[in-house]
Amino acid sequence: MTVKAADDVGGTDAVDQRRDQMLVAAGQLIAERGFSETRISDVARRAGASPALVIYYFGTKDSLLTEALRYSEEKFYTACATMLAQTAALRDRLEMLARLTCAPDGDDEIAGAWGLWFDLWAQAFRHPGVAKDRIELERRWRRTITDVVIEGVRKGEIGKIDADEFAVTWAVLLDGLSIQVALKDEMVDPERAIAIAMGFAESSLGLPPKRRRRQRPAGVST
Amino acid sequence: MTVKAADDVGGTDAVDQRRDQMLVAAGQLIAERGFSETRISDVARRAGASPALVIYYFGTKDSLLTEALRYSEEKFYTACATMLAQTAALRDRLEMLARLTCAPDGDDEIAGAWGLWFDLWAQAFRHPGVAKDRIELERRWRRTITDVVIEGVRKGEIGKIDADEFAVTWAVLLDGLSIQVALKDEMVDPERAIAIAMGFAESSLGLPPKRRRRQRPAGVST
DNA sequence: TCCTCTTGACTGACTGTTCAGTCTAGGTAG
DNA sequence: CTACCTAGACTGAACAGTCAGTCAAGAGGA
Repeated sequence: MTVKAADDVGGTDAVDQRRDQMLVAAGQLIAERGFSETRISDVARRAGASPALVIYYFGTKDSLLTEALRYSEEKFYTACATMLAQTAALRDRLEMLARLTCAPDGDDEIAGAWGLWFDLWAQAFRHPGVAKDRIELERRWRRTITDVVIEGVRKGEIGKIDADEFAVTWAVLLDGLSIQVALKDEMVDPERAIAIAMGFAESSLGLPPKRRRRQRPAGVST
Repeated sequence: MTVKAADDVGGTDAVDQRRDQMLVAAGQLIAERGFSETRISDVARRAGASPALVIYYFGTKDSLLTEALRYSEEKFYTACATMLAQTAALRDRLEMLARLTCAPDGDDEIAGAWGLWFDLWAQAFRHPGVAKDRIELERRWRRTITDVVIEGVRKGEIGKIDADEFAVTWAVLLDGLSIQVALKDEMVDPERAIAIAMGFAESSLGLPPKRRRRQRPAGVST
């Protein structure tokens, strides 16, 4: 409700911290069990609070979970942006994006986001409000890719190209790959997923291949 | 209520019919509302039966929904196989697969399967049993693509190529595209999705691009 | 005192599942 | 043909558990 006056300089309000704890907890739970299998009491327990407090903060279960979805995806894209800022070469940047998307789970908060995506899609499919958010997220994601490509063109790493067209297709491809990886498909493990993504990027952008791989790029000649 | 009319054929009796009704109803409901928002009483109502009867047939809600998922996906692939059998040219067959996947909804049972996919993925992600089924389905789907390509090679429509590699990548691409279409993405409508899929197929397989058909006022040509 | 944060104890509604029994078709004995 | 019988399909009603959300009250700072 009322966002408490944020003049408490020392650090983030304890209140905001509380909120974030709940959001994080909710995000984890959703990823693990699924949107509708997540109980507010679970979230409360993991956040070290009482169920009543969760309701006190978010009013309703649905808005808690919806916000948690937003929060988590937000965090993912933020992480992307951060890592992107630390890398310069076009190829490395693309591979970083691919690796982040098809991450061999494990690490921190980012991974396990797969479960979140499935639920995000399912929710977006049926609830207009969530759909709006997803569109916005997708837009930003594509812009990220577009910017990376344009930067590559600007620096002369590759020739001029329709970056938007590439972004749309590559984003779609990454979605598909991440599904298979998340579902532990027998044919598509993380490494192969990244190889496929990079192979496509190479042939679409005219990017020189990383190393001699026996994979033969089809179509566009290198 | 009094749905049972025919009973002649000894083989599949009214009982199997009843079962199928329930499975179909469950499939629809899952697609509409989602897996866990589907109540057995809903399924019962739509199938014209009592909730108790549904349990009588399937034992538990979970097994009902799981079977319904299987049943529906099975039907989708069957439909694919059937349509494939009526088309010869490689390009047409691929486009048919793409169109079926990214179908502009509308028609009968097949469409709306999007909602099913989202839930299938979500379930497969968390339940090993469903995951096994999905793997099997995916395998069959890829084999379908592979067979189509191999047939095209055999008939000399395209040169020799690694059909399995293509199948994996193309299937992944179609998954990604279907997501965007299902979610009514602003950048990827059904037609563009199909264009992307076919574009990729063309450059990967060395398929000659579609005959230049300028924008023709889409006839009612079935 | 007043306000914000916090909680345990409830509750009202929902829903999967069970149960005890009804109905119908088909078989069989008389 | 009739009367009885059995098995399986089917149901309404009740049970039992779950869970989101409410409430009144307490703690603690300003």
